[in-house]
Amino acid sequence: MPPVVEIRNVSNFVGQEVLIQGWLYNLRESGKLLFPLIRDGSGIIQGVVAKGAVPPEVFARVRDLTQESSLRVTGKVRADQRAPGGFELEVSDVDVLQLIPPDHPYPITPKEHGIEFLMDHRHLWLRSSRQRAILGVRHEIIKACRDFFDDRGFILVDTPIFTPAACEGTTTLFEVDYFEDKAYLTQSGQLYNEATAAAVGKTYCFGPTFRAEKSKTRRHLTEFWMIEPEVAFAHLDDAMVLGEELVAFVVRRVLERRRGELQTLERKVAPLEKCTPPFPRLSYDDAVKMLQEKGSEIQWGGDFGGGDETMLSESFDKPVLVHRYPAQVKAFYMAPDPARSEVALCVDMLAPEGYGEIIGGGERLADFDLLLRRIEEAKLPRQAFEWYLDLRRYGTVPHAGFGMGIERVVAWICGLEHVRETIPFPRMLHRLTP
RNA sequence: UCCUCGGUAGCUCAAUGGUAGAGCAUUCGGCUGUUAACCGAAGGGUUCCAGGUUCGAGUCCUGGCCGAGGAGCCA
Repeated sequence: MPPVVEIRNVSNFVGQEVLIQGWLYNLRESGKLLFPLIRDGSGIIQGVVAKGAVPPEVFARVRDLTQESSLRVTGKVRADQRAPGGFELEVSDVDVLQLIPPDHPYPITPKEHGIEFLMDHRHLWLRSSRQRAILGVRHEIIKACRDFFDDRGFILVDTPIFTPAACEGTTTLFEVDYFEDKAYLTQSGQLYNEATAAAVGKTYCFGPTFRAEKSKTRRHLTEFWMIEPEVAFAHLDDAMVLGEELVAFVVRRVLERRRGELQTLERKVAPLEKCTPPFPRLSYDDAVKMLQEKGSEIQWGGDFGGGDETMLSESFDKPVLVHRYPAQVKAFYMAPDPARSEVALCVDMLAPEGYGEIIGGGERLADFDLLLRRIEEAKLPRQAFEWYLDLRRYGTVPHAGFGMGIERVVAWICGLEHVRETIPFPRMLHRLTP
């Protein structure tokens, strides 16, 4: 029995008989020659079967294979310039686990398809090279984030998915029945992070986040993943440095370990290679001036529209940190700038190449009286925030943190048009299945 | 919620108001180095739904359903 080998490792088995387990990706034939392309999730290898070189029944089994039929292939690995990838498998035997019948063929052909069809078949679409590459980069980004924080002494503390009330009172939440009560799906772990930061000093949470906004754009999902660090005794500048070091680390890691995937995605790496600290800093005031010079309608005090964000992020070849937005457009928990109370000590990081916001955060309001006033101004139910006020009653300290949307980072690093391809099973305004 | 565009073969699309078509997929045949292989042939249709105009509607009109792109909204 030859050794079972993953396709990614075949180069170590040149000249040896191996067993590949996978699916038929495509079959090309030329007379008495068959070229089955086999994929196993780790890669794709071309098999070669010549009539006369194998028993007739083996030749027939390969000839009759249909796309995505599951199989085990035995053969000798050979280096060959003519093979895609440089290696091919001289097939000696095939064990077909399931032959997909031709009258119900695999729906996704190697030709082009529309987005609706592909999304309806997302569970199968994931098998394509392109989707496989995106999943690989997504995995690497998440692993890099975890390594980054773990290596710096952060402790991962999970925050709840069910929450009793609006965290911020601003966004639309998904409401669910919770026995005799109502609960809401989390839109951020941040308030809980502030509690755990006071327990462990440096913390982060990583989990799904839910937004019920009826946003229908290339950068919105109703369910997405966010990684949120929070650091006790940190100020705005510390959060900005942490954010730029995180993003630079993640980009470098993907460039080091996922070149092949980026190549599959035809992602130009030059713009990514420029993402080294320091990233440019831009105050909200200067951002507004810059946008007005470029023809935007924005006035001081307003939030950036999608077009403004794109315009800003296209103006720099690195991610840019936009800080000190007007307090009125930001959440109640943002600390005001002591030098200018009309602006908040907050920061957004905009990815370059028009990708826009990937990070949002800043310094939190640490003063009890001020926080209470902001809660009342925002007309939030004080009762629900008593525990949060406790954090300012018992040993309050300055602290800061941010949230980074994983899918937007994946979209940017992979160079994708839309975030729907960055998550295995996207949840959007018009998409709940599969 | 609003604006724009779209819905025709399994898929991607075409079709001046006048016989519903191509490529891919499927089936059959050919080819000993194919690279989304190629060449030849065949089968395959409730033109999203309901009305209406017309001698005649895939095409025009009205309403609806579904989707895409964008806007608004959105740490």
